[in-house]
Amino acid sequence: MSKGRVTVIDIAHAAGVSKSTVSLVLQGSSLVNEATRAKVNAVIRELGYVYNRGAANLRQAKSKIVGIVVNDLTNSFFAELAVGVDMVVQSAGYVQFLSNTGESIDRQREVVASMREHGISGLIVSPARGTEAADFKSLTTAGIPVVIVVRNIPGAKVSSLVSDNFGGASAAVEHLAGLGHRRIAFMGGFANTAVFAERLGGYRDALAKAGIAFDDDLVVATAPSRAGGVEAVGRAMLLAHKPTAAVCFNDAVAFGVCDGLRARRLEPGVDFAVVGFDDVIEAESAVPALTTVSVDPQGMGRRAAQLLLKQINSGKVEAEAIVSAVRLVVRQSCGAGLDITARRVVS
Amino acid sequence: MSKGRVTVIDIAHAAGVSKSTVSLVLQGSSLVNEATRAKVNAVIRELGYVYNRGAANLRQAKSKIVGIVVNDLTNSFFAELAVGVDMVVQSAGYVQFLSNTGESIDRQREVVASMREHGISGLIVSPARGTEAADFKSLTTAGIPVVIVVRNIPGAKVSSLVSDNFGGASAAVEHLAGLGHRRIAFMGGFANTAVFAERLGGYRDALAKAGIAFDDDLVVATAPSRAGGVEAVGRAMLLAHKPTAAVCFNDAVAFGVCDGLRARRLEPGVDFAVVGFDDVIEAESAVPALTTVSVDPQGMGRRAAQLLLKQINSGKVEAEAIVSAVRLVVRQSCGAGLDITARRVVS
DNA sequence: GACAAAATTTGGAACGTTCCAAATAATCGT
DNA sequence: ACGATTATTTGGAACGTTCCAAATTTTGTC
Repeated sequence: MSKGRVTVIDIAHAAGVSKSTVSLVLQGSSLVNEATRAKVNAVIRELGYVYNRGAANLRQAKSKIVGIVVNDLTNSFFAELAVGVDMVVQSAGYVQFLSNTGESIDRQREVVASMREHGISGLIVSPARGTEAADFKSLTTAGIPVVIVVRNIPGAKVSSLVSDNFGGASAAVEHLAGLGHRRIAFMGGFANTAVFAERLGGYRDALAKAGIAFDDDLVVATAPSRAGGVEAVGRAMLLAHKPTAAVCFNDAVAFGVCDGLRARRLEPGVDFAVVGFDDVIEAESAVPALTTVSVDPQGMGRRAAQLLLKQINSGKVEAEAIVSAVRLVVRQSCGAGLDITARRVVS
Repeated sequence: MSKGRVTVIDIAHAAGVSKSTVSLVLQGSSLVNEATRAKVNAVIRELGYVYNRGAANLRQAKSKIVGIVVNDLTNSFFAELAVGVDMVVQSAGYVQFLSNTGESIDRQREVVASMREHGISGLIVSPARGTEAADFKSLTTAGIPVVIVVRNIPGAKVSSLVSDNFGGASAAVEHLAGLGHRRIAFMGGFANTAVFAERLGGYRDALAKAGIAFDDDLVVATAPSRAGGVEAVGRAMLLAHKPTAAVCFNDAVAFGVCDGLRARRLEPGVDFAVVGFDDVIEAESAVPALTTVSVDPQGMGRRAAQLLLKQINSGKVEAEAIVSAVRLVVRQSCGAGLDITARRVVS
């Protein structure tokens, strides 16, 4: 009794009731008398009992654990996504297994398998590059709901939640064109990804609508990172007919572009307009504040978690593809309204 | 057989052996004959068996789960820390429960309790502000090792892994003094935290060693964020006797300081020297590249995980306080070696 | 071919919970 | 006070694994 952990039987014994009654109390059943409930709870506190969820969900196969795997936790976009998921998952009484794949498919396979062994009752995943639809087949056939976020996977029969990449890029271009720009570049991102294709699509569409001819030289694909942004602006400035503005694959690239511009003695927001994509936290406080397409990663995480929990609770795994609206947040890096509000943020 | 999940008994039956043998195969025991092992493994693959860890660690109380709770996953310092932990934990066959407290003590208590119910066999925690030593008492008395990282907690009888805050700040000041600076400010951070006290201590010590008088006006405490940095530089520039350099509480503050300087038409690294603390990923690629005290958060995460695993495996919970060495990485924001290497990074 | 030793396999009995069906206690109307 | 309800409580029997001790098979030796 003093050795080993204290179990439901120990407290049943100490409280003078049966283990069944204790179990009832534990799950807050209304069947149990108020007096005995109080008694049992008192003993529970006194003996320092800790509930053993492992044992519990051995019996009843619903586990209160969800898995979340992201491709790059180092990127604050995904970190915030994870925080959003954590919020709703936590307040629903669940707990999250989180793993980082670092874009490695093998790692992803491993962690998903491991999570499955641990009995997760749902999975949210921002898949590594090259993930195939088949990779989640075994989960879904086992009736475990899966929600894919951020990056869509072509033929997968699972729910997905992606942001409106087409619309966002389109809005960015439209805004720049409205400011009078005609040479608008598209910078950063790996060309063989779905997200890239969608954003580029929006870019081309808006260009066409604004009556601007598409110029292949103006799309310069690089790594979707700060370093990639520096590289992109370097390449673009080698052109005979240089751009005067850029919509960037994401905010990291946009920051890199700003760095690259400064290194060339060009001031972003004044000599060159740049707009990002994502609206990470630093976008607001950077100098100049970044005009960007806000996708609210934390909100996306929350929505993904809600979607997953809904599916877990309803028991039905019918796939649902939802695209999350985005909005253009204009700040200073695009050069709009320079005279009026430019200095407000730095005060 | 076709309904419900496939268990060890199913495959025992299908392979014509006993469940005990299957169990032996599962844990890679050397007691089992090579032929039967192959046979069993074949059946396992064929029937699509998935191991039930919940059931397993009901029997044997070692769980292959570690918990990690951080105070702010949105801060890339902690995100990288988590990634470091994940790496070693994952390759040791463990899986991590990760939760974010957002500096809320209540939340922290909840998640720690929840993790405990799930049977974690160890915990790594970067405690929320205001955490007390008693908060982990119940874990340690249950024989569950706890490693506190980043922020130390005064009287806690658990292992800790913090970086050499004193030494780092000291090295930063020493370097700036060596460059000829006499008015060196200490910017950012909440004054009532242990980390702040340690770094400020190093700052004062190095100042004294360099024969520079300490000036209370030059330490300006703000939020440890980018916005806080902007604020700090604003306040410092109001002084009659302005500083010419600053060591910042962390890199976020340092970036904010750079922003604030630019807003005042001062070029960081040229007109004013700034050095950060942490060496987050962006420090290297920013313009100007940030001179900073490198604490290698990912490496810290790895070390913390190793320490924890060591304690889990050895079974002994004797506390061990280790302080992780740091080193000053000089880049451009401090103005050192401007002529020689300044342009290399932006190429 | 018999015996010992080594190698391999195997039935239970746990582990800590939740269910179910059934038992018991309390309440009520008459 | 007596059935009839209704409110509470309660023993097993699972859940899927691992361990133990013991049983069985194989191998080796003379």
